[in-house]
Amino acid sequence: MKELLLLGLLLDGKKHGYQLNEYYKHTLSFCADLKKSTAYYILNKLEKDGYVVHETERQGNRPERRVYELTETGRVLFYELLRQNLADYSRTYYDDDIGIAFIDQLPMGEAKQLLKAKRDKLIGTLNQFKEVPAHEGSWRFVIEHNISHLETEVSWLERMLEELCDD
Amino acid sequence: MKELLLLGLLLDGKKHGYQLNEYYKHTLSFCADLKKSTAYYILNKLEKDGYVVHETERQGNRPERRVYELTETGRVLFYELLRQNLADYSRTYYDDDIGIAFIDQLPMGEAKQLLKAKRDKLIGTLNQFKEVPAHEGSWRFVIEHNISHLETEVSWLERMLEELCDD
DNA sequence: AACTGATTAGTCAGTAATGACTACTTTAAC
DNA sequence: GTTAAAGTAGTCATTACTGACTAATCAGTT
Repeated sequence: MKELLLLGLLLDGKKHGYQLNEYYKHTLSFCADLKKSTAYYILNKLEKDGYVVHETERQGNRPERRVYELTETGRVLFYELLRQNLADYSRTYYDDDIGIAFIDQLPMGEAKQLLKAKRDKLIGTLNQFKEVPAHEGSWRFVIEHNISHLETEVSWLERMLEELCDD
Repeated sequence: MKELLLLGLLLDGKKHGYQLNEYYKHTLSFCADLKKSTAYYILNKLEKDGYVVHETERQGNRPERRVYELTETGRVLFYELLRQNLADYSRTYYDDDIGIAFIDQLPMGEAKQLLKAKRDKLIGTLNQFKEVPAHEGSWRFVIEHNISHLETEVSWLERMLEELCDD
């Protein structure tokens, strides 16, 4: 998937590392977690397979930098991956479930305290999302998507906190 | 997190690889994706750090096998990881969002067809979950958790399918 | 002019994860 | 009795990913 993201960032013209990262931060950091070193790793791989090329440029006295550009096959790959991404579904695993599966190993009172801490962090994240200014286009759906899932998570947690009996 | 899972599987006594895998399949395969080779990888790591030990046994004419057992520090680690897991929250990234972010790159008609394919697969997964027989204890919450998120995903998709205009 | 912190660019060693593979056993079908 | 399918146990080469690091420039401050 991260390939799709990087190819997509290069769709509208060549970019160097910093531009890629800025663009990612402002528009796509909601969708995926992309570390800088991972980005270079993937760009190298894409280049080895001929999907992108780079030339080296120097601006002023700055260190050299690589300007990446999509090749034709890179553009084809982008559309292929995009179609796949839109048509496929693969289930998400939630780490939270592992803890719940073993919750009986703790006294219920303590477990509930811990879950309340989780809930508070969760609500913090949710509020951050709610403060994101409205965006144009398909962007809106991404934000709504995440908010829906966060709200689902909160209700689930609160339902559990109610139903777990203190014993 | 997979450490927590494996330590948890060993809580109620020593087990060999096959028993671990069986137990995982029947009870925890809903919570996490654990490949066999990953399990061995993690067991080796846990053993190197002294959290589990193994002895080799042979039954009949079968090939040798390792029976893993929790050490005291392993048991302590389990409870530490469990408390962490219950109290922490870290956001989930959804691959679906990456495709949505670039959906404008396709004719809307095609995009909607692709999303309908996604929805159908999604509904398939949802139905599988709904057929899971009711379970005892905290288990129920895991199932409900996943069903809630799957339903959220379906509504989101259908809302999008309605709102995306054909142009 | 010396210091500080943010910006810019990239490398590299080490960790994490897994697909593909070997090899042997048991059950049971034909 | 031989072929097939499923069960059983584990290794290994390769891929995927990341934290920590170097190194330089630039803007602002003291």
